[in-house]
Amino acid sequence: MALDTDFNDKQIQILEVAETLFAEKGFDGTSIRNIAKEAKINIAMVSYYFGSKERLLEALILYRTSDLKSQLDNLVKENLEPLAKINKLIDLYINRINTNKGIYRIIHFEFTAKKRDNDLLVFSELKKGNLNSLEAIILEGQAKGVFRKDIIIPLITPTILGTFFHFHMNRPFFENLLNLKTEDLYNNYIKTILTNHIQQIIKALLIYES
Amino acid sequence: MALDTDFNDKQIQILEVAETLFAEKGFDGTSIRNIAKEAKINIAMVSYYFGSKERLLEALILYRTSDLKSQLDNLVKENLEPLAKINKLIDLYINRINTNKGIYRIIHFEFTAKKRDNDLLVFSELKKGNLNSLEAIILEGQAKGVFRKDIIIPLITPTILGTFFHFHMNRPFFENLLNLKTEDLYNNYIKTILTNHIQQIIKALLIYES
DNA sequence: GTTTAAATTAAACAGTTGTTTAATTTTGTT
DNA sequence: AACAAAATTAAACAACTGTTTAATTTAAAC
Repeated sequence: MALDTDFNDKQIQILEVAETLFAEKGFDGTSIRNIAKEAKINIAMVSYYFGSKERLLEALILYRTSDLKSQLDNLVKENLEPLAKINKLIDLYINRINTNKGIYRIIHFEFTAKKRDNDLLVFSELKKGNLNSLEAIILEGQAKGVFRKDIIIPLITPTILGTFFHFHMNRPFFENLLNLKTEDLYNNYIKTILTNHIQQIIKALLIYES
Repeated sequence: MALDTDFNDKQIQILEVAETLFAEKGFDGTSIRNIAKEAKINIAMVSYYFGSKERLLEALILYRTSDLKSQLDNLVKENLEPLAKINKLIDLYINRINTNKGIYRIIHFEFTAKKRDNDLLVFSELKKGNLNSLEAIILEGQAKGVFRKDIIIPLITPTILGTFFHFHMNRPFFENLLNLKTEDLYNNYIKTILTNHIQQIIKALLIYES
């Protein structure tokens, strides 16, 4: 049992402050003293509870991503048309990431650089699991004759998540360009127009002839 | 003349070392002493030539992105079918980013966080310029009756760049998944299959009925 | 060859960094 | 109430941070 998912109240308090600060200022840009001050705890508590700053990050990733797998597993089993299932998967991804902006920003920033290839293990397993769920749905659609046979499945996820992330990472630019002044307007644009844009793209990729 | 694009040999030497290190370890993760040691210069030279670490980053962005605009302007003027022009634009983007991995990784990491909204000006102008070029091509295609009329132009770029970036930022994962063991294999996959995937997607978005 | 400007250096600056220590307080158990 | 375990604290640790200083070397101009 190398990994533990149950944290006590104090640990959760620290994790959530760390999430906010890491997302705002990056892992290297956030000091343990920043976290301690914001969480109103002593600076030694981070080492006491998590061992080190690095392991605090690992705990945070675990804390926030541990239930995604079951969500996807349930979706695959649902009784839906393949395309409807894909659309729901896109919706699930975007909703999930959009309501957990902090942690996914951190993952995106900290786990993509070359430096962290050791602890990538837990995280890489998550990605593989996600890919398997997607593959199951697509194979089902191909068996039913609804989807094309020449789909490059590993490139679907980069299109879904990449489009969303690029939009979100350039939020100030698009807020200005599309007049999304409030949080609500921004979130609504993502839930309707951007989600629809991505669903339309993936549909075209899965169904239409080239 | 607030901005200057001509740097001397020493400055370029510093800029290129900084590019490598910022890309590898991030801006906050790289110290001036790291840069000085790698570039075999005294640590005071960075302040001497660029004023500060922050302004070194600005200089680096400028140094690497200053000629993109003219490349796009030329493309828009070319005598090509609208779809061929779009495909060439996608090719240009991917090739450019793929051969300048370092700086685009830095831009992606450092200029998307909330913290840097001041100096975003130069950079935001670049994005607007890019968007205008894209818009010009699409309007031309719509005028010729080749493209659909209901295209949401600002969402095209996130799909092109987002797909590529998400693939590239998860390089270790896809290297493993798709057996792209060497640099050549990886680059070749991007230039052929990934580029084609993106072109196919954008084509579907611009042409096919929903 | 002398003078002036530019380039380079080592050293010091005042802060901040993550982590550990040892002492103290709080909590839970008998 | 007495004890043991867990939680919390302030202080110190050595190492590193970006930047500035003043002295020295190199190069250019005359």
